[in-house]
Amino acid sequence: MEFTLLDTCLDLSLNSTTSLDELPIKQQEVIGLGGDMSSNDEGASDHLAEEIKRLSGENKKLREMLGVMCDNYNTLLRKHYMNNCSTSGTSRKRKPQNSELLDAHFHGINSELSDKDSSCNKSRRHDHIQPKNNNSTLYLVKDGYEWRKYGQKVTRDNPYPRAYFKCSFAPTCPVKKKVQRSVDDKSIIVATYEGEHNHSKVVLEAGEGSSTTTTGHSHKQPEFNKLLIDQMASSLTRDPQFKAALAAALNEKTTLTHK
DNA sequence: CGTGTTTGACCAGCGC
DNA sequence: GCGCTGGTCAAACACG
Repeated sequence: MEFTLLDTCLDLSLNSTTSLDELPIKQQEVIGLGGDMSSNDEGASDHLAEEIKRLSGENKKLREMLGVMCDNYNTLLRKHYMNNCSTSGTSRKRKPQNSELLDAHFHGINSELSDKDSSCNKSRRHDHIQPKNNNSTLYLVKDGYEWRKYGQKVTRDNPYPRAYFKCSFAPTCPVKKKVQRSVDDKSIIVATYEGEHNHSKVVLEAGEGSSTTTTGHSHKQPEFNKLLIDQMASSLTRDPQFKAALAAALNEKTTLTHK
């Protein structure tokens, strides 16, 4: 997750730079900016030059502010990432020996799917999970429940071991989960749920959790990225100063482009 | 020392 | 009955 946050921020900073440079503005709008340029009104010309100078300065300020904002954001995210690394990286849990799933830490995934099939007493479904890292030794699967591994088996039709989990949040909860790598695409983890939870979900924060806590990579990336971008965008658009500065920057950009 | 994980052993179901 | 396979158990082990 932390990598994604950093990547997202870098992307945002890049995009914000490029958007200022590459926004398409029609030429007639630029011409219309300062009034009738065909006139020989010296006063108006001076006024325009002054206006351009002022907008140029504002644009420069805006770029600096944007840069500082992205830097601060990056710093904040790196701090958050380092904190998570320091807490999870000191784990002395046993490392995997001869199985790709031995070191897998599963919190379940696709929480929205966990509530499906709740009408039947013995439900069954398959979740396809894309692990974040391809070295395949570390997964984080979140579905809002706590799971306890009680067995592992290599099945005949799949060279990858199948792990068996029980819901450990409630002792009486009958739900079980089987997790195994897809035989077709080893980058896909297939989780099969059986039964229905008789308790509510366990809310886990990023980097937090039971003893199966890992180094992260927990959120579904596209949704999380979108949320992050939306939040940043909305916070920026709510700022009237930012709006004014952005308008000024656009004006300046169009002026410079068509000089 | 408590808790969770690993992994070999055991059990049940199924096909022959 | 026998062998194969998937699912579960539980002792040993690792870790905090």
